[in-house]
Parts: sequence; C-alpha cells; structure tokens
Amino acid sequence: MISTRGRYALRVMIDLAEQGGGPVPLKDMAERQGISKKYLEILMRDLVEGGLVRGASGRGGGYRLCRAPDEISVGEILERMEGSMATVACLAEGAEECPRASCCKTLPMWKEYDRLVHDFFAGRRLSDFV
Amino acid sequence: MISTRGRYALRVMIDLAEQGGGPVPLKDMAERQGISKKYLEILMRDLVEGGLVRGASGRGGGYRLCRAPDEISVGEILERMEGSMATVACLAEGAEECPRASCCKTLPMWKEYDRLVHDFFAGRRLSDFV
DNA sequence: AAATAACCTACTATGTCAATAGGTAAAAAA
DNA sequence: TTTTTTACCTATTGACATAGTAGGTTATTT
Repeated sequence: MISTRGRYALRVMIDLAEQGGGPVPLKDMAERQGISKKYLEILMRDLVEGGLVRGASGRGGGYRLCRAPDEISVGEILERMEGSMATVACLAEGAEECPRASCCKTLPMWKEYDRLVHDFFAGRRLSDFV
Repeated sequence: MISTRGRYALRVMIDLAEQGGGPVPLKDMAERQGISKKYLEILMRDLVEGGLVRGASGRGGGYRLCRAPDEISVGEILERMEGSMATVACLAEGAEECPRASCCKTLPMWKEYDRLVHDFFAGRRLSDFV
C-alpha cells in the first residue's frame, strides 16, 4: 500500500511542475493540496536530500524542481519516500540471500511482479500529469 | 510490500496442492517450509475463515484445500491475508470518498496501478506452481 | 529591523507485523 | 477408555512504521 508519504510527495511535485520554474512557498502548496504544512516539511526534507527539489530560504523563497518535469519519474519519487519500492522482502535492496531462494516456488512470480511495478512507475514522468 | 502473512500463506497453499487431496498436518508443512508452526496456526485460521481451506482435528487430521488448485487464485489468498490488496487508501474497500477525487491529478494513475496489480494476481492459480 | 521562509530536533499516538506462550476441544488408535 | 495426535482459541510481546504535532533556529529579502 502506497502511504501518504509517497502520495503527498507526488502531488507536491506535480504542483511544483505546474507553478513553473519559480520558487514556490510550502505554505501555498500545503493550502492548495489540503495537506498539513508541518507534515509536508518533513516530506520536503526527504525530497531535498534525494536531490529532487531544492529550497531557498527567506522572503521570495520556496521550493523548485532540480530537473525538468519530463526528466523526473514517479518511480524516483516513490523510491525516495517509501524507503524502497521492493514489493517483497526477499527482493529488497540490502536483504540477505534467502536460503530457500534456489527452490522457492513463489520467487519467480515475485520477481515478475516486482518488475511489473517498477516498470509501471519508471515509465511515468511528472510532465504526464500537468 | 507483501508481508510474510501473504507470502507464507501462499507457500502453504502450494504445499497443500502438492500433497494431493488428503489432510496434511500443519506440523509437516511448517517443517517443510521452515516456518514457525505457532505463527502458521494464526495464518491458517484466516484461511479457514476465508473458506480457502478446512481443518480436521485428531489423529490423521490436518488441512485440505476447499477447492481444486486450478480454482484458487493467488489474488484470493493475498486479499484474505493482506487485509485488502488496495494499493492506495483512496481505493480501499470501506474508504470514504476523497473530497479531492474529482480534481485529483494522481487518482487516474492509482486506479490504473490498482487494476494492474489485481489482474496480475487474479490471473495466477495454485495449479501454476506445482 | 522586520518579515518571510526554509531548516532542524524532538515527541506522540496509533497501528501493524511477526511472533511466542499456554491452554482447550475433537477425533482416531491403543 | 485412555492416550496420542491434531486443530482450535485467547492473550501478550517487542519492534517498527505511519502520520502527524510542537517549538525553535537559520537564512534571505524588503
């Protein structure tokens, strides 16, 4: 289940794309999207650390995208916000090799599923939403 | 992320399908699959309540599938075990209608994603694994 | 100097996951 | 009829994630 972290972040990123290039204050986005500003702050930090947006302090400041909307995929955003988009623990990034992997009857299906999900989100860009 | 609930349950169901029709003791399945018997007990209860398996007490007892393996889909099992396979809260079973639904730019994608996932698991049957 | 805005640390309430522990009821074999 | 085997049931726990809230600090512009 995709959590609010990923869903809110995506909506904010689309909002940023829609507002053009200029810096957009978080307060405005929170109001437009109907999301708690305080909560959004935390999510923005993750996006900044992930190199997806950058913020400018002070009057006239705000957030802006680091890249053009057609260069940012939904997959990147979700991966940042949801920790990892691995669909099963066996396929997660730092997971130790499962001892049953060689004989596991279900693993091939999970791999197929994992690829399906990744491809789905990798193929969608911010520019598709505006 | 698919949890151990869903993954273990699927493995047990495949195990049951492989052992033929006769009742299979949980102890044997737990050993074969390398899963805690006590934990599996809880999962079996859910499967029983869901009408997917039925248990027989006493010596010579055990669990058996309620239907033929080609009549049981992975989707049914996961839906039972993971509570609901809704991929976002907005699309969950008893969710109240989101006030932003009519103007939400992301909802169409979530719907598409939800359908993709559902179709993927609905199209796979236990008999595909044996 | 004042206003604006991002940035930062810390806390909390709720819920789920993944089990564990210990006991009860049913059914078959001895 | 007793014993064994098996499912069934209730309760509890530790760890972690989610979805926030609260309050303060730094940076930048007017």
